[in-house]
Amino acid sequence: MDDEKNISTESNKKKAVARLSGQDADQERTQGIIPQAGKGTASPGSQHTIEIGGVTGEGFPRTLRLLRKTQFDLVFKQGNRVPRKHLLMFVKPNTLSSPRLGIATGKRYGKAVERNRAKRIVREVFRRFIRQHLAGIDLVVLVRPGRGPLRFDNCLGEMRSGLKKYFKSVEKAQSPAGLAPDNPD
RNA sequence: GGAGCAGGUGAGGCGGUCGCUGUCCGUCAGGAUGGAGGAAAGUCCGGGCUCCACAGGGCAGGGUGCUGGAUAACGUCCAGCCGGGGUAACCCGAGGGAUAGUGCCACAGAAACCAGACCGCCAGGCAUUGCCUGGUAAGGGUGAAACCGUGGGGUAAGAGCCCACGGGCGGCCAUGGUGACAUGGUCGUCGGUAAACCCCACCUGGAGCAAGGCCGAACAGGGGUCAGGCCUCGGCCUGCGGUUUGCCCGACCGUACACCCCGGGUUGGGCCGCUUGAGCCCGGUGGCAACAUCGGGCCCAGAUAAAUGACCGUCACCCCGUUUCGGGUAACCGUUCGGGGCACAGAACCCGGCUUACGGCCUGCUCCACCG
RNA sequence: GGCCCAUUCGUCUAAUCGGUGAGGACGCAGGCCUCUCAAGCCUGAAGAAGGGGUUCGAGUCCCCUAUGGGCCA
Repeated sequence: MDDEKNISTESNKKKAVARLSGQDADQERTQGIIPQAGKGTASPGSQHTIEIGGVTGEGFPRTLRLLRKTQFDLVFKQGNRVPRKHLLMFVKPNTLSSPRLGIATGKRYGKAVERNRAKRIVREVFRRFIRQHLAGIDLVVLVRPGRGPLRFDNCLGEMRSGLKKYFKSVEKAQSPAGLAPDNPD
């Protein structure tokens, strides 16, 4: 719950974007789930001061990205698939205190300009609105081809709802004591 | 008003918040500064650079193809010649050789490249309205293309058989031009196709920065000598295999068992290659020009799941209208409001080109038509 | 990033050098047969990725573009 204080200070700027304020309820619910996924939440306040400023602010340094093909493959193979309309998300818990993002746009999605634009949109959504509420998960966002161009507000909504669905399914799988581990799909 | 050519600009400008990446400084808080294109694209050519191969010679293969120049080089560019298109400005052209040879020219047609006569025409014979022999490319018909075309002479009928004019191709000569070629004369000749094989001239080793080098980690193997025969013990001959990055000659190397010696390959790990270069800007000189040269100034992206962005405000521009007001008979013009749009497209070793994609705006030159 | 290859009816594929209705199989449509359907038999429709050039004539030769696929260490 210490996370919430940090976020409230950060999100003063965010309130300039009046359209998105209605989703606060969603944010609080996701925050409640996060400590289960990440183990390094025991002393988050002290960690923020120790770590680089990029982690606490809205930055997007290399520590928040997936940088190797092996890391991508692991998430594709072991992560939970969360399909949305324009996106296909793969989510997998990691042992770090911060989330990591990887973006994949296949050649079928479009030409280089369109692929770059889609990656930038996903990155900006993650950087400004998503990553503050997550802790130790690896997230791969695959932009699906043939669904039309990706827009900023679409992307934000789909990533929020997708993560909500993921955490709900994880909660359900943990509370009945491993009754249905293969269920969350 | 319409059209042709050449060039420029181009995430439209400004501001705010947050963010990415290279370099430099740093008291490790941070700060300063640089950060996509004319096509970065397609990968169609040409180079630089790197590795591999290479005694030498021959053949094959590939490419280019009017002339002269430019260039590091080119299939590019500039200036011209010739042919074709357009009223014109101008545009297009793989544009050497068909007399070195070979092949092909379907169907149709008698015949498709140099020989031949289907209907005709003419002569002769048989014979009685047809047949045979010979001559004939003027006429018919076919075709993309038929012994160059028109007229005259000539003839049994005809034919470059002869003459006049004209057309194409080739040789030789003269003049002009560096040359392609042009003009004139003379002689010969008269289908096309070389983006068919080919001939001629010139060029051409192969791969590509995922080239290649260094380091680290993990994994296990890799290399050298030695065949048989002869013999003066150093060489020769023979067999088999390999290399000579297409093939041949030639050259070189290897060859069972066994012995001896230590390095070797692999990989989306790191570093180097990696950004100062046939570089850009300004001015002078030479040249019709492409371009060259001299002087001064400048440093201008180097990522690696891959930076150069996201959102908001505002101002321009364009389009649409059940929008406001004003003017006007009207088309419409100005103004206000609302909505939408603002191209093609993203460096990956670097250059020179070509090709393709591209909304809008601007500049210059030129042609045609109309009016004054 | 670089280097290569291919594209023929709806689908899978043929045709030697350029030559005149581009062939076959499955599928589709119609008919015959059958009480009906299937099978079988007969008939038919439907095709050169796009643009330009060479040629009398291009699926074939040459150039450009588009699309699809493969390889590298």
